[in-house]
Amino acid sequence: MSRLKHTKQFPAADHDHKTCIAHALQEAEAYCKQRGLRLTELRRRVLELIWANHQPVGAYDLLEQLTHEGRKAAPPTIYRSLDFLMQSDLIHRITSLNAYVGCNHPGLNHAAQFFICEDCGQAAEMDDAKIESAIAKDAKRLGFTVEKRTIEVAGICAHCKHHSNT
Amino acid sequence: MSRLKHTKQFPAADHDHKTCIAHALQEAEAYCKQRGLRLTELRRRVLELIWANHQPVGAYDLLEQLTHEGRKAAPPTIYRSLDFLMQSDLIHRITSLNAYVGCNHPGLNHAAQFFICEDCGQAAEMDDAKIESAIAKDAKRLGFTVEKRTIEVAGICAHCKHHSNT
DNA sequence: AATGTTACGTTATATTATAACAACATCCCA
DNA sequence: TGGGATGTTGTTATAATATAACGTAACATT
Repeated sequence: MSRLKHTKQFPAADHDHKTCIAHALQEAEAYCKQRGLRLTELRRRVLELIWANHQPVGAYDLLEQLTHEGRKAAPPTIYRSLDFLMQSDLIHRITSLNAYVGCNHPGLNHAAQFFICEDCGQAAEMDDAKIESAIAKDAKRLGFTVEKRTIEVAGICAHCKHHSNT
Repeated sequence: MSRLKHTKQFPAADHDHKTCIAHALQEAEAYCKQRGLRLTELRRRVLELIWANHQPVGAYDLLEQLTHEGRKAAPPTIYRSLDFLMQSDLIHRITSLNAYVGCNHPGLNHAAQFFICEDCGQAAEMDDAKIESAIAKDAKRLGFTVEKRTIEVAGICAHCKHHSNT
């Protein structure tokens, strides 16, 4: 009965970002291999860029980053990769930002909630069972079958709050 | 301490839609008068169209409806009216649909949640204190100051579920 | 009426995303 | 191992959503 309650806290300012990218990529590769999903060169690079940006990033930003490193790319190039990565549960789309972010529990197909800082742009991914069960209860009362949830909370993170009163 | 728990259930098939539009417009006018907000001809008509559509409706759909009735209108025309109506808490934007829908409790500036039927396109507006408090608790734990919530659940409503097994 | 403010009209453009089809790569198995 | 099926990427064009910038008109107040 125990449900996961991971929280990717807003990352500490001094965390080892290179390691966290590498870890995410390793996990993605293992996951795709296990499931027979084709994490091609392009898809791998897009995923890597998303993690490297370290916060939700737009499709056209990614596109520009790809072309700047010499690859021929047009919008469909990036959107197809994003579609693959989303279907494979390796990234999430943040609807309220039209932006994409790496998933913290790849392949889990969990119901994620996001807390998005309007100042620094970072997004914290949560999986709060209480929110999920409250929604489930409402849905039951309505006779509504839930397919997709979009739970996004915008505001100011603790770090930015403490550093804005200069 | 009692918090509202309104539910605009998915409207019954036989509800009196004309009355519900008229009622919404009356409320909006009273509300704007009381607050000194200028519900101009254009804004009033946009609000009326939104209610008349009876489900979340896109900006360009509204634009077309306006032009079809002879009014000169370009995108800014409609977006400015939508901005006014949102700021005045008379409509909501449904982020996941890029669409706009009439608010059931005008001026209340409440935290709304939406259950959106992917079949019929109707959206039910809720205000579930449990969801709200779960989010507040997470925010507190993160030290996060909440500004805006986007809570949208897509799926199939009871009515469509019962009528799809033909 | 003069003035400031708000709303609206108008043109252009930004931003996000998809359609359609051709070229290429990979897989599978007969 | 060759050849068709499938899946991936390239390419061009365009759709869908939203905003910038600036001028004009309406309105409100004095």
